Amino acid sequence: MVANFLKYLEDKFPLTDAERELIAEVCVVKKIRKRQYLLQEGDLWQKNAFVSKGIFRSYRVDDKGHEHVFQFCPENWWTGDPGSYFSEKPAKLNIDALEDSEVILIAKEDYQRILKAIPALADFAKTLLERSFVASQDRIHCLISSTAEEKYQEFIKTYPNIINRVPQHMIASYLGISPETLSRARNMMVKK
Amino acid sequence: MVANFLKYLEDKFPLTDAERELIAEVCVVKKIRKRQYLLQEGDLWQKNAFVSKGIFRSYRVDDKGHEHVFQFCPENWWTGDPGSYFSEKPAKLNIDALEDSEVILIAKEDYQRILKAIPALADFAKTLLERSFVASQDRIHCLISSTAEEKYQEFIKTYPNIINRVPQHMIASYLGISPETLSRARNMMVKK
DNA sequence: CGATTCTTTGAAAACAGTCAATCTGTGTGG
DNA sequence: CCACACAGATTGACTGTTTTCAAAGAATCG
Repeated sequence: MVANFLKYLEDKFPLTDAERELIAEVCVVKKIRKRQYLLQEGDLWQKNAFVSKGIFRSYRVDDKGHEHVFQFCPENWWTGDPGSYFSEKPAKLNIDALEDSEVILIAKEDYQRILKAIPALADFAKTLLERSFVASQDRIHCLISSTAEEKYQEFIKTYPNIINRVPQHMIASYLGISPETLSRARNMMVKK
Repeated sequence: MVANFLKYLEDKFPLTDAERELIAEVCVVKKIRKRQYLLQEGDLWQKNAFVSKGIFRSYRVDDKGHEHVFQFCPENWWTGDPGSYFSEKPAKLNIDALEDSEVILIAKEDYQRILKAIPALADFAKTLLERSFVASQDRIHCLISSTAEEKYQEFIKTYPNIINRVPQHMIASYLGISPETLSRARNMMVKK
């Protein structure tokens, strides 16, 4: 529902009726069933996707054919492939739904148009990019400095609301460890 | 030298004489000797730093007191602590010079001012942030999906010009592996 | 309820980390 | 200019962690 999206935005900055109207006009609501793809590797990603319901996961496939989870995107998150979006090259990411979900899609040209029309939205979009960048730096630090158990603890601290909605083996994949190692790390934690 | 910086910018987009002047006015050139800090953890980082000469390394210190290299910044790169810059909180990063170096510093307020005055510069700054974000995503993918040897190969492919300028144990730290493991991985590679 | 997916557990193997010693090259002070 | 100190790299032996493979339980879904 577009209403969810507008509510999310108005929680960040005020909108006039005209602006709300303008935004609503460019929004396309799309339902995505569990296991269905929102984006497949190789396709061009040229839109913005706001998750209004459900949860998505993005992942890459390496040379050996193994999947590696990049991100989990529940309600009120944005998903997509920034690499493809910014550089206009084929996506390296796959994105699929882990639950029956719903996204608000805004085509890139439409988005650029409304950013110009609504400066507060442009500011917000910039802040979002900045925050995402800083978050990715924190994740890198965690990946190069932590043991398997520490990585998991960091994960549950950062994303407490996600743990119970996604399979553990995907969390393991996100952390760069095997599902068995994660299972054992969890075991160690309860024993302490 | 500010001239290097202006040359770097003009390589990306054209500048009028007035704009060049405007930029030069806000630039502060600073020499940083080898081993000297540009930024220390806990300080507030509220400037933009362009490396005009030499090379820097930024690193974080974890709970156990171990250093973890975050980035190497040679000539024509930007360095700093984005987390501190954007959120205006104390820096988590330390930055020091690995060679006698020189940076161009622009205070945050000055920078914001010239971004408004020079739209092409603002566009460029935005693109820079986008690219940095995408690059950090690629690094995350490498960290969660590769073995020690693969990480090193990825590193030399991505930063061929840096390998011979920084000590190996810092590259190991950047990759999240021990210096001994890197040494052995290099050995394996020449044998193949 | 049956099928599938997910998690757990065990044992073995591969991998990476640690510690200590040696080797190398560089730079500094006498 | 040499000698020495020092930082960095390598090597070996050992330890510890993580992966892999296989199998068995548990949970979920149609």
